[in-house]
Amino acid sequence: MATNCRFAFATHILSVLALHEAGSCSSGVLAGTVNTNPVVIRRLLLDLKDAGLIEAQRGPGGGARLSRAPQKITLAQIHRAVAGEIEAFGEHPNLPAQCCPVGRGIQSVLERISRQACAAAMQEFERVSLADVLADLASDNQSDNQNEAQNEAVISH
Amino acid sequence: MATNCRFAFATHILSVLALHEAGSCSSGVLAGTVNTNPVVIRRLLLDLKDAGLIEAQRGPGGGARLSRAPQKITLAQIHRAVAGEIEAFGEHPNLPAQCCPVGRGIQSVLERISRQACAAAMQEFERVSLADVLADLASDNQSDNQNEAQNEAVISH
DNA sequence: CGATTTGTAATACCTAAAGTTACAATTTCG
DNA sequence: CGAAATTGTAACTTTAGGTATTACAAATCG
Repeated sequence: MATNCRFAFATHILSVLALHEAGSCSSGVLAGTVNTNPVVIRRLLLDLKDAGLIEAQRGPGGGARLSRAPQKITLAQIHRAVAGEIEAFGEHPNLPAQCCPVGRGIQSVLERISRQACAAAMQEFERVSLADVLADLASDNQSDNQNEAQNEAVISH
Repeated sequence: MATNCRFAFATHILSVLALHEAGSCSSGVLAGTVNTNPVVIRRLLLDLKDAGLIEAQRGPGGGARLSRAPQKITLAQIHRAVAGEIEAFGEHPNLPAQCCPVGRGIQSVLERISRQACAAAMQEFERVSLADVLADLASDNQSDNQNEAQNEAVISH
């Protein structure tokens, strides 16, 4: 599929902000943990701000912070904020031959079906909150601290 | 999302083959209706052949034909054949900072959630057969031949 | 044999996205 | 006030992935 990485970056950023309950995080710090350029982060933060998920402040000690509790942020909201609605599973780049009955109608047929598939995917994101992501992160880290061999067994099967 | 167009092209090709019940279609003819290069088509045909959806013959009068009825081909099969399983809704291109609790775990968490979303989308494709696509194409063409104004009313609401 | 068509490799081209650089605008604090 | 820190934003470069193209070998048919 290879959607762009904005969704992954944004979820990452918001998770970090959620853990920094007190105080703000600068784009530089966030870029460090995501491992990318601060401007890439700032562009995402703008979109997240437009969506009302964060607030940003300039100047020393500034940065971004969550504008609501992680329980009240869904992955669907994040996706819509930074990557838009999921739109299509493959489209014709060029206009098909209109003299062919298939070429004439295939685009609208595929668009219709594709929209259903996208909606189904989005619904899954609707069901997951940022708090759920944080819980998953916490349990992953916990199991990291435990028996490594046991951990590998879980991963390998 | 912007998945590659292989899925759209493949569905287009198979629809054309389904309408050509008697005889084969050459990659040249198929390329004409899709509006792309014959080699692009041939590469798709190879994948569709590997998946057992079509058969191909070389030489004069050769080409491709469906190897089973359109009712027995699902869009999910087509997608798997030419674009693989839907894999991810956005990934980190670079390794996140492993010293950060979020950076350490976010990739596996997102992968897990993304897999669910992909499965949901794939399930939609599982429910649609090539015969359904042909039926949609037929009804689209029929309404094209009827009152245009009425048609617009249907589309706009 | 000669024409037609698939199979396949190699490469060119194109596009969208990420990354980068640069700088103006804003805010804080000594 | 003035320096430092930080966001906001534009412009540009780089990169990666995918489609399109060219070329030709392999197979098939008459």
